[in-house]
Amino acid sequence: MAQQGMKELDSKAWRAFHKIGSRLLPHLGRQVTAHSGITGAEYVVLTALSELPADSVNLNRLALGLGWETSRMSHQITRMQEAGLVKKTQSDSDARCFDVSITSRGRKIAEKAVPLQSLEINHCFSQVLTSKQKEALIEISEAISAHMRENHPLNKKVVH
Amino acid sequence: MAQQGMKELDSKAWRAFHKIGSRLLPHLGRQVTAHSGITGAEYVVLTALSELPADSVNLNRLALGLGWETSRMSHQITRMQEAGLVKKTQSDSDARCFDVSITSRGRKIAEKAVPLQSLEINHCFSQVLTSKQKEALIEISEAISAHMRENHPLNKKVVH
DNA sequence: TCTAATTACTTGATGTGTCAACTAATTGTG
DNA sequence: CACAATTAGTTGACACATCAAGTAATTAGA
Repeated sequence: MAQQGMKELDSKAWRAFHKIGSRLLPHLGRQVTAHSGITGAEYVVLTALSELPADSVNLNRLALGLGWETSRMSHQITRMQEAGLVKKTQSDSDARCFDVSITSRGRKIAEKAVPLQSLEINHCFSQVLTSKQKEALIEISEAISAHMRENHPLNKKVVH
Repeated sequence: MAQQGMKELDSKAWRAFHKIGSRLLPHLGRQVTAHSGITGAEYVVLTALSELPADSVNLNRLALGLGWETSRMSHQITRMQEAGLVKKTQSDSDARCFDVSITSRGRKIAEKAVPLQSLEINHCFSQVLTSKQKEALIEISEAISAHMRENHPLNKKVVH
């Protein structure tokens, strides 16, 4: 087994990461649903849209900004439009493109959800970690992200 | 907005965590699928089963061990049984219980997948972090987990 | 200008998580 | 023993993520 060759520290660190990685985010998703009636994915999209400088974004750009695939965003926006949370309009200049914007209903929900979610993040993340640990996390994230960026499906170049 | 009250470090640390938390695990899931033809969830269950001291476990115990809900495990085992990766047999002593075990086909697949996945974890996790960072992660995970344990849905006590 | 490539997005299939509601077996209590 | 409570697991509905394949608009190149 390759895991025999894996150093003890490596495997403990990996299990540690796997544990929080697979529990904390889902937990927070459930919390938003419980306190605000929207799903985790809806929360992510609504906050992204409400923090926009302009009042709409191109669908693909929104996806890129969140690190999502176009297809995923397309499905998500379809559902959210049906739920009346966002609006999608075809671009004038380029008929392939769609501009996505938040509805007033979506904005109202987001405005209530954000502070509650911040409380929740404080409660199970910010308040349980020391400043040193937070700084370490920032560096860890940068190290991992920088490395993943190179082989990410979204960044792959086609050889032709 | 509550985020105005959130300290800069807190929000940077949270974004850092969110980034790796939402990218690394899914990335590794895609990798297993690419190199071994099984899904991330199947990989998790197969390795859990193959590392067992006995050759079968109670379904619920398996779920507990992985921090999954019973329902989730039930669905997953149903699919994996259909795929011929696991076997489910009713317990003799308690007719409500089911024992889950890995099939020889499942074991063969797991034995090939594990070392490849270890390589992958080395590549995008172990090799990009320093020992200090790994130690920090272990502490961070313990701090967050210890705190979450108390309010986890799986741990909730019914008031009667 | 014609055509090939690219871009933007959609669609359908499949697997994955979660929740609520349910069935059936077992245990506890009077 | 009877019957309520608990435990083990199932089921169906729905949201989500990923992949492969598709359509239509735009751009680039000969």
